[in-house]
Amino acid sequence: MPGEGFKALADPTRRRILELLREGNCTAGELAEHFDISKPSLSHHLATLKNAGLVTDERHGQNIVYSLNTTVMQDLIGWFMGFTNTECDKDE
Amino acid sequence: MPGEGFKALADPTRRRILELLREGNCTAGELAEHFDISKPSLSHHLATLKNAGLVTDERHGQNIVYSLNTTVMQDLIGWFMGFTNTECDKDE
DNA sequence: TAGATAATTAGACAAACATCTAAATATCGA
DNA sequence: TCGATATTTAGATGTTTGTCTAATTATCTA
Repeated sequence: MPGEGFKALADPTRRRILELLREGNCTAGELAEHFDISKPSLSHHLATLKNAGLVTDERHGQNIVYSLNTTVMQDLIGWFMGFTNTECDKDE
Repeated sequence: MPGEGFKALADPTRRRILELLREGNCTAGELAEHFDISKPSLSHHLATLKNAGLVTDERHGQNIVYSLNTTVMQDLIGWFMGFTNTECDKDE
């Protein structure tokens, strides 16, 4: 089920967006200042992240504020954790 | 720098390969038995994983044995860990 | 209500991707 | 060395992806 999440993480721009959101919530415009791509392109990336459940959005007047959804992030981390203790069945 | 790794993780077949490899090393042929795609397609996925550093390969006679490279896996986990303790600067 | 600002949706396009079949390479066993 | 087996490489093809510009929607303010 976390397939959309992994796909969303495949793009460097989207990973950077998540890193920026980790510091605090941002409007679409504030996020746009950090990238050299057009606003529609950034909006498309945000829609991808939202579709994957990695971010949520909420309108505040003219702005739309984006926030990290750490719950879905935890799910992805959970997948990775299955790979951390594999020292019991290596045969080479 | 872990960009190739994230891209490699975006495909469900490749994630499944990693999960199989977590149980133990496998030859390309053994891995192929678990999928409905052609062997050349699987070989391509293995090459992608190898290029990302997520697996290593070693020829044993006619077979090529694939193994997880947990080091690179750890690097990816490291990126995720930066998102686990974000409870100090949320403003909503 | 009209104009300005913030952001998204629509539509187009080139590059990247996953897949296939056919051909090539490498190794083993008789 | 010859044939069989294991796997990859080459080349082609349809789909998905990231990007753009132009147009649209939503909100605020005067």
